Amino acid sequence: MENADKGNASSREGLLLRLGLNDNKAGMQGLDKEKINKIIMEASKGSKFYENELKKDQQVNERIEKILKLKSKVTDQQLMKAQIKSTSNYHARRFGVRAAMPGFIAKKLCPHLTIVPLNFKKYEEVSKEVREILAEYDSHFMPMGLDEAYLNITEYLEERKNWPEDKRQHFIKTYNSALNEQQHQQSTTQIKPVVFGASAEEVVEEIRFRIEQKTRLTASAGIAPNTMLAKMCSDKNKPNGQYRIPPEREAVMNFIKDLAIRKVPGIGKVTEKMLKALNIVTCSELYQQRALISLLFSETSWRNFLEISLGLGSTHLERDGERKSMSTERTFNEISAAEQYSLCQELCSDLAQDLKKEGLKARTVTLKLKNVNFEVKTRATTVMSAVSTEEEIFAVAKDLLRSEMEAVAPQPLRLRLMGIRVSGFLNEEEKKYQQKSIVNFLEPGKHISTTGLFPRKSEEEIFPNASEKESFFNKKRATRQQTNQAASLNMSPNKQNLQDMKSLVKSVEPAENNGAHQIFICPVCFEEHQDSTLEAFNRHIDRCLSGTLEEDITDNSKSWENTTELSVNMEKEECQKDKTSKPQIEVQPAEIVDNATNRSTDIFPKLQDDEHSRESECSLSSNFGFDTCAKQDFPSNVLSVEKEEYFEESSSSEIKLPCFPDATENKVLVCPVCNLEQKTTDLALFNRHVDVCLNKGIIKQLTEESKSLGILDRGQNSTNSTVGKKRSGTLVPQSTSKKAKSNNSKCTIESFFK
DNA sequence: GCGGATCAC
DNA sequence: TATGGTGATCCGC
Repeated sequence: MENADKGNASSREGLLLRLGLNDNKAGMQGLDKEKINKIIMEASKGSKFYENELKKDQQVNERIEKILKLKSKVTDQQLMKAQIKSTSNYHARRFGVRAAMPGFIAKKLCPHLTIVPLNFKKYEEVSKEVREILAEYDSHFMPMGLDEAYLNITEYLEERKNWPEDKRQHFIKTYNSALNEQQHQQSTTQIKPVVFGASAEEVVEEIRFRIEQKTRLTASAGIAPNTMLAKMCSDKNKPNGQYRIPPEREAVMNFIKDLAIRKVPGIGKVTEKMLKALNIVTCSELYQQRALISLLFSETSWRNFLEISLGLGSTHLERDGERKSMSTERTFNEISAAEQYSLCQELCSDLAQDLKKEGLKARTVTLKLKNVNFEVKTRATTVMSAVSTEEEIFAVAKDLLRSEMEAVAPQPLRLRLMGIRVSGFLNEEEKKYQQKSIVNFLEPGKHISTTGLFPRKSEEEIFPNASEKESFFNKKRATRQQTNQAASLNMSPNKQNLQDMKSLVKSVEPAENNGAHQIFICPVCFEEHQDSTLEAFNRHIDRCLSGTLEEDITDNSKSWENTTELSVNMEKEECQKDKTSKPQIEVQPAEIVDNATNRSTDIFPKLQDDEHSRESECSLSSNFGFDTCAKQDFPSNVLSVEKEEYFEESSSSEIKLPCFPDATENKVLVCPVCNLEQKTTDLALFNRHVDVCLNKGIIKQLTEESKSLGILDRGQNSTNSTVGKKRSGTLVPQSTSKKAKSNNSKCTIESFFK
């Protein structure tokens, strides 16, 4: 009974923390918190949001339990060793040197670096003026979000020391409420001079003064020896004030001492709660418990905690780091599957525009879904050929979405949010020399070496090994060159038809779970078959495969006899990663390993050792090499084949090719197998065609078998391993998610052709 | 690389 | 009344 009450009380407390009501919030002191909490609890009880918050809170509680369990197992000896390590290492490196090198502290820890975060509202409205002012003090100032900026005015201060008074003089424009904005701007009569000194404090006063004069918005600021402290300082005298921590150890520690850890940037409600469970609320408590912390948290975490407790932070403003990701997401009321697809496309379109603005190409596409219960899920695919256009992104995203739909089928996906994120951007070098796009390669009449940047080269020059190790694609490329002219004369498709086809395919896809009106598209000739029976459609494919395509296209309305049901179960290839052959990311720095053991000798870590372990940390974070396994999430089997061969060739000949943006736009694709121009620009459809071309023989064989054996059982896997190997995985459009793949190992030809 | 989670703004 | 969007990072796998 009592326990249950306690449980309720603590879960309630946790939730209130989640909902953002805690003692830290400014302005809450005078209010009856208990009353407000009660109202909020009552109001949100039972809502999906509330339920989800409870769930999340429960997860945090479980994490805490784990940590406490760990804590209970920590021995005194371990703690002692950790204490020595976490103290001596840091003090040796950060402070112990002080005696030997008096200048160290001032130089390394507390230089005359002044960082000023400014907090104002409606920053975007006045960003230009503001920005202009800030640039005068630090041309490299760093904007953080829309309403904050960090400045390093150290250099400026030096310069300003020698300034004459008139250079430090500004004028107060007294605001006359009788005048409107324009009159006020023009008014020059009501001005008083003010002179600001040369100290950091006075300079910051001046900045705030000028900002207020120009925008009539107040700003708060902090002056401190590093970014973390400066940020916390600026919170001290909000909304219109400033606070300074002098660049001295004592001053810093004094400020830090009783500071609640929640005030520290980077410590959020979850971290706060976890540390609170360890009886750590203030920064000095954090320092006191540093030994325990080092045993319970990860290397990066405890080092971070330790630096916080010592008031250490970044002392330089990093130049605008390169963007790592770009995303867009939308919240909405529940929508249908078809609407989800079109929303997905819309998001891709928005994203493509943003990517274009920054000239970026990304290799990873992530779909984010939040269901009506507020549960968030992300699904990602990384492709070899970077994406940037709406079509390219959508091609990946829609497969991810489809996988998720199929995972819950026949239930619909009940969503309240969808988002698309792209990441893994190509750097300039990669963009410049990006692998030539498959689309360009497949265009009729285009030579692989076509480029404006390099002189034209012959096939031999570019692929010196081609003759001795002639690849399939090289051969095909060569024959295509020869037959191209003739073929294009007869086979050139009508552009309008192309567009029609494309839009038709799009409109069909969202409705695929709805069996009412099915449109089959032949993967060989791309002819659409509306409302035709599966049997009739199968017959059509049979004919296409046996080469009687042209007649069929001219008369696809005639009824066929001798129906043959073709039901191929395609097993996706399980692209098993050999985990043992991968570099061990779990490798711990030597320092930690030392710490975890109970070695009783040599408990004093050497500074040198520590530095070494730091180095090894850095090397651990480097990326792994190219995964040579043709992944099933590669959007097309054709692409993967091209990729492998192309890499081989390009690396052996050291020829690098530029990228061709927007390659999918208005291009005619030529199948490298049958050498015929295809009626589609949709890569997915085109790839299917190539698949079918490549597997004609096998499919034929299967068809024959099914004829002789009777109809293949839909639910059974084909035992013909040839079909499932290597390329079949990508035949199935939803083969994107690693997790989904094993569950979705079967696919009928019916769904495949839809 | 992927997916979940946390955090800041 | 109903509970946002964007970007970064970390951890465990």
